[in-house]
Amino acid sequence: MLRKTKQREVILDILKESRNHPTAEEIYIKAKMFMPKISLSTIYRALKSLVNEGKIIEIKLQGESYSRYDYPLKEHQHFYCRKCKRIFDIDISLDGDFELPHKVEEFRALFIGVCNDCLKGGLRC
Amino acid sequence: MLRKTKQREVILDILKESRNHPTAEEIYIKAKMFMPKISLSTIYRALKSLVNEGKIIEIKLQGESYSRYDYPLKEHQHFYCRKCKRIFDIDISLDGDFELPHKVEEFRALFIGVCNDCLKGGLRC
DNA sequence: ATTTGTGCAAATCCTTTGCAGATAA
DNA sequence: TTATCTGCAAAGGATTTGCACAAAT
Repeated sequence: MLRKTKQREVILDILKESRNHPTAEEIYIKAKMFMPKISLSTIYRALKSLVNEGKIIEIKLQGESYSRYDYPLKEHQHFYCRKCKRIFDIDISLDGDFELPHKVEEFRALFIGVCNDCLKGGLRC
Repeated sequence: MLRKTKQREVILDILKESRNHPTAEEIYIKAKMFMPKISLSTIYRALKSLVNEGKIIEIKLQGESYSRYDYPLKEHQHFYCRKCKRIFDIDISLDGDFELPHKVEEFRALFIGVCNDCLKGGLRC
């Protein structure tokens, strides 16, 4: 079974506190602050096992070649801004069942467009 | 501007006729039947430009390391079967606007679960 | 004529793996 | 103890790029 290690704890903590869907590389940088000797492969291994356990989700966007990761505190969906490339959490629930001819275990929605910040002038993007 | 070439025509035609969300590699194999000398990099370049034009979409799944491509005849969403790994087209419309605080230009939904075929015995999966 | 696209091979980028030592149970 | 995890370096696989030639406008 899965063991409890400092590395995995640090990585999960970083994800719990990040609300910006970091990449493996970004998690690596942050993790190094707490554990300077941690390696990128440990990050990748931890992320993979966390995804397999279902504790975090992997987000892949059209056009981006790397994965992003998210610790979903509560069920939510995503909005991707074409301009500033940020991902926003969207708090909607799709309770209206869609009656698919399959057994649905999970639902992922991605809205794509231009975020509010960019719309009104792109001040901070 | 974008020029009209035989290679791009062949690739788009293959996508139009494929209802199984092929990878670049799979498109390459098919394209070689029509153009034996076509190269993989041409496939990638064509796919990228078609995605940029908005003519096709790129689908990336959690866990899969390559992209799949889809020519969306009509707006539809996707269902991914964990067992047989197939992607099914789902014909639902999300007309109920969600009133997001952003300008939504596009919507992508992915349902994940076990498909009907696999549920009843996995005969053909 | 000039600009964009293609094929080839080599390069790049993100991610995974092999291995020997370290650590958790 | 012993099975799993880590760090390092090296490998891997999917995608991209440089270049000279070919094709489109």
